[in-house]
Amino acid sequence: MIDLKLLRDDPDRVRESQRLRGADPSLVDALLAADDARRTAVSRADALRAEQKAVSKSVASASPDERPAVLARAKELSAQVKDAEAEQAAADAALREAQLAIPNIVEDGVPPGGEDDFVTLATVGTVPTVDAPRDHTEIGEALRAIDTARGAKVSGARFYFLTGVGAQLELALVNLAMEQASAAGFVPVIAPALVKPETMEGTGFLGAHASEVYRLADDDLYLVGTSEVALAGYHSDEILDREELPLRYAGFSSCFRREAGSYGKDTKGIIRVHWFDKVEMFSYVPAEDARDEHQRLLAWEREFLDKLELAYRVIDVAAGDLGTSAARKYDCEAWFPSQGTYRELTSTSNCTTFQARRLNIRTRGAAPDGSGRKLPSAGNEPVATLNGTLCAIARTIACLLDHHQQPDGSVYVPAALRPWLGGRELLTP
RNA sequence: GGAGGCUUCGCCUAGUCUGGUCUAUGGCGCCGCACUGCUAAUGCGGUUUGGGUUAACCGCCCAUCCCGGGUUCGAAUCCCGGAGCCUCCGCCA
Repeated sequence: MIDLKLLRDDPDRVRESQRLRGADPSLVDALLAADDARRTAVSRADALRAEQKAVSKSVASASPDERPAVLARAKELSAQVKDAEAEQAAADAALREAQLAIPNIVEDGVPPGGEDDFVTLATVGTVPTVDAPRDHTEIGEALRAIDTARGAKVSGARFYFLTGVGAQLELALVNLAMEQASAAGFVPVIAPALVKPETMEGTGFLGAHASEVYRLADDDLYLVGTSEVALAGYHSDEILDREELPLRYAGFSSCFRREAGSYGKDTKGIIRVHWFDKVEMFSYVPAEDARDEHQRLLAWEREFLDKLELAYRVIDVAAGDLGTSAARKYDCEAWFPSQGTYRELTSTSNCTTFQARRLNIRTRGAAPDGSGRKLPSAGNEPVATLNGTLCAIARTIACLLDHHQQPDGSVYVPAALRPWLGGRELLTP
């Protein structure tokens, strides 16, 4: 949810952000109205409660003569308080709904427009030239690394088995990613893939993208589409000491996506699947440090792609193509020779304080005089959260096979992966 | 899955039977000040969280005793529902 103080100070900024996203600017006015209504309801209820409290207290000390009158007044107030509290609850709910309807405020500098209006920030490496390239499905079958036919037999479309060297590749990538993350100071985490509704909602995945998410109705749990969900929920309802920030986690988990509305896209192979494993970076930082952290996450993503010796480009995703929680998003897209194009491999989003507000993750403000007194000016403030893919395994394997295919049908193994693949420089059928 | 116990403002804890003086006790930790010629001791003060009032502060007001309902003029306390934790039994990688 967005900052209500900022909304009051500068509603035009929020309206402009809505326009950039192609969202409805009038939702901003609805939110302002809901906030006003809630304030009114709260102050009315507060005043009534104060009066009722005083009268109730006087019941016990009232003389027998006065008592009936006092009691009558107390009962009257009690009924009024009940009404006022019902109104307040309704106003609270309305405000929350209005808040959830508005996505994060777009960062300054984000390109306007939609999916095709990204700006390319960098192009790295040399695009390999391959005559008559085969796609990763073909190569994966030849290597007996990927079995989509049996994936479909057992689980349905968009499922796969990784076998033999395919399975080894997954473990190699996980190891390489975790090794890099640890070296950079991330805490390695194995995160749950099932989460409660409030965790899912807090990360912003139950809004516009609710249809993308698997839900277990019998248990009221959701399957995560990314371990970002669990890593964001990890510190929910906590107050973090400022000295312990930044907190950085590298989460490994399975990810599940319904891929509703992507019929016909990437139907072959393991580029777009219902289930894959992923190593995700997640940072909690002070709000003012979010932009810098975003650049750091991007740098770590690039470092990983460099280790895989892939040609890729970095794009600045346009406002209309941002997720609900993101203020800005950079994607790294690697070259797929068989498709003759760049395809997204990793993605990093700056969610500023948007997720933290929903999940109630704050940092303690220190009193300027160090007295430990509570000072509003030094009050607790939401942190910023950021996430970035380090390695989405299935898609990365697809890219490696495609990108590093050789004329003789073998696949080149980047040096960084060899320690986990028995030192092999080439994968051969 | 069955039975029982527990959940209080960082941690521990008093209070719950017998509803109002709970505006929640004490200890630990932490912060500040004072003092002592040494980061120890002692003393004093402060220390849940959210919201409101204020230019800001001080102060004051409302809510908050796991969560949600209910009874009552009044609930940490009584009733109902739920969650989490613990113990025992059963089952199980």
